[in-house]
Amino acid sequence: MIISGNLKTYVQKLRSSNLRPTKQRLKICQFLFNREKTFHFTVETLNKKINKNIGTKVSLATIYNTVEAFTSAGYLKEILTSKNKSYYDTNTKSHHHFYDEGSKELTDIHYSQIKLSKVPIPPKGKKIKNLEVVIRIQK
Amino acid sequence: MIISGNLKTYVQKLRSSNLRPTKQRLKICQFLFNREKTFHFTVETLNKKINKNIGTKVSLATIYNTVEAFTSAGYLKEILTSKNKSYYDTNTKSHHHFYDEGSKELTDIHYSQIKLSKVPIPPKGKKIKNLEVVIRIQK
DNA sequence: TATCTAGTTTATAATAATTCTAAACTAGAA
DNA sequence: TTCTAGTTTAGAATTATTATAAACTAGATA
Ligand SMILES: [Mn+2]
Ligand SMILES: [Mn+2]
Ligand SMILES: [Zn+2]
Ligand SMILES: [Zn+2]
Repeated sequence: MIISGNLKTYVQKLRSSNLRPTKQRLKICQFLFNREKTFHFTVETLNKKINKNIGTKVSLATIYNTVEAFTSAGYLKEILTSKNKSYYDTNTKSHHHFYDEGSKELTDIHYSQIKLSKVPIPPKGKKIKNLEVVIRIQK
Repeated sequence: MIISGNLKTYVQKLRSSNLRPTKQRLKICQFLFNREKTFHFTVETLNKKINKNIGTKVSLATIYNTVEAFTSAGYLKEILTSKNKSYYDTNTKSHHHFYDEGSKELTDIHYSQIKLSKVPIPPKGKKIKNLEVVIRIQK
């Protein structure tokens, strides 16, 4: 398999996620991180695209495991949209989304584009884990 | 089965949801709407509570169907929390929520308790369907 | 470089929530 | 009372995801 000049950064991402660099994982890294722009995906679409082109075959289980490991290591972010399918984002900065209920696609909203000027205090003993907004849109 | 004095309102809710008033559906109505305060539930908890006490047995399929019909008729609201389970709310007014990731419970936040002073314009041809915020909290 | 082993991959099974099916039942119009 | 479209139900099917366990491999060590 041909791995771009970013090999080192992939190995570093994998090692810091407690994963050995294998050819399956490097292929996933290349697909996820060898790009100009961040993007959103589901495991289903990732699996199809990873295994469409030639080269190393990657099982669905490995895709699930790697995505999960990258998510807990902070290299991917999980976005809650519909109840039936997990969406992930290679943009790990805090930001908001439009979710189009027709096309089922996510679009980034820069963090500064939504201003919450009033937010309630959480119940005592609890703290806010995350305050990212998903705005549902439709035709 | 004993149905409270709200029978007429249940029949009206059912009829306007294009459902005939059956004893199963009236039992569900009574459990959902014969209360002082609104509340949040999942199909799993609803099924357990409906079928715990004596009286008409209601199948899981009927519970799913009735909850779905009430949701599209606007008598229940679906709240998106986790990706694995649907949550519903008998409070159908527009409002926000805390979602406790530990206890997996929802708490209402009155609509006026969150102020969005800046909201982006949706992509052309699309409109905002709903802008209710779920704030994830934890210990 | 050969050996060894903990970590990895994979096909497949299991699980969990939800939806579908089709046969038996029933509300309510006639 | 009869009739039929709508309803209920048990169980099967579906879908996303997680678990299992046997075959493989990275990479540390001899
Ligand atoms: Mn579902
Ligand atoms: Mn799931
Ligand atoms: Zn994003
Ligand atoms: Zn609520």
